[in-house]
Amino acid sequence: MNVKVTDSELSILQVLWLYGPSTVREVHEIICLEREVGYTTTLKLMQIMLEKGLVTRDEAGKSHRYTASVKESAVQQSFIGKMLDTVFHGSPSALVLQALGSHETSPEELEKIKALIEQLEAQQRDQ
Amino acid sequence: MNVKVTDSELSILQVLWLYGPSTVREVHEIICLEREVGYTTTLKLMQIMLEKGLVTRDEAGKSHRYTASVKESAVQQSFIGKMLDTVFHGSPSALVLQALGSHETSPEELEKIKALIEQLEAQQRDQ
DNA sequence: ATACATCTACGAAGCATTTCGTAATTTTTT
DNA sequence: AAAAAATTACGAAATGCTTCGTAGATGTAT
Repeated sequence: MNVKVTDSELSILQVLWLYGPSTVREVHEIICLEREVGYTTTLKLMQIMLEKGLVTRDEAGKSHRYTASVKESAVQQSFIGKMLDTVFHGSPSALVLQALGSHETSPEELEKIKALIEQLEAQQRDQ
Repeated sequence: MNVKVTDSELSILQVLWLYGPSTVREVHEIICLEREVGYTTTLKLMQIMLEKGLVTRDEAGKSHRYTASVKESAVQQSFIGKMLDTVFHGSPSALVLQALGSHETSPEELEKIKALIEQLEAQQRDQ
C-alpha cells in the first residue's frame, strides 16, 4: 500500500516518469545535469530498485531498459500520507492551508483548486 | 531558512510543541507510549538536537529542561517545500489536489480552504 | 555519611543509504 | 581477430541516523 522511496530513488523515478523507459546511461545523463555523481552509483541504485520492485527492466538488447513500476501519483499520495501523520496531525486542511499560505500560487491554480472543492462539495451533498 | 529534521528528531519536537519545555525524562515517557526505546537514546538525540540548534535547554535545577527552538509551522513549511520540489514539480495546486482528492475532508474544512483562497485572490487583485 | 536512584556525557556498534572502484562481460570499432 | 568502449555485477567504504552500554556526576533517602 505505502510506497517507500528514498531520496535518490525518487530522483531516478522522476526521470523514468518524465522520459519513460530508459537505460541507466540515459537516466544518469539527466541526473548529472543537476548533481555530479558516478555512473556506477546510478547503476547500483537502479539495480537495488529492481530488487525492491520499484522498477522492472527489459534485458533484451545491448543495455537494459528500465521502467518505473510505481505510479507517480501513488508516491505522491504516500508522501502526503506520511506528512499528514508526522507534521499535520492528520488534518488535510492544515496541510493545504500551509501549502497555499506560504507558497506563491497563480490565479489559475487557485481557480483549479476552487473547482475541485466545488466538486467535492457537490459529491458530499449527493450522498 | 530550510529546517532539516530527521524522523526521530521530529517525534521529539512534537512532544515539545505539544507540552512545552520538558525534561528528557518527560519527553521519553511520552515517546515510549508509542515506541519501545532506551532512555539514553532519547537523551542522546536531544543532545544532538541541542548541537544542531533545534532545541535550547535550561541547565538550572536537577535535570535540564529543553525547549523547541524551531516553530512547528516552520517545519511544516520546510516539509511542504521539499515535497513540492521532489514530487510535485513545484506546483502547490498539484499538491493540494492530491491532498484533497485522496483524503477525507469535512465540509467545514473545505469551507476554511475556500475562505483562504478568496482571501488570496483578493490580495492578488490589490497588487 | 553512605547507599541508592537519577541524570548527563560520550564512545561505539548497528543499520540503511549512498558512493565508487574493480573485474567480468558484452558490444563496437579498427 | 584484436583492441577499445560500454555495460553489468558486486564488494566494500563512506556517510548519516539511531541505538544503547558504560562511566561519571548529581541529587535523594536512609
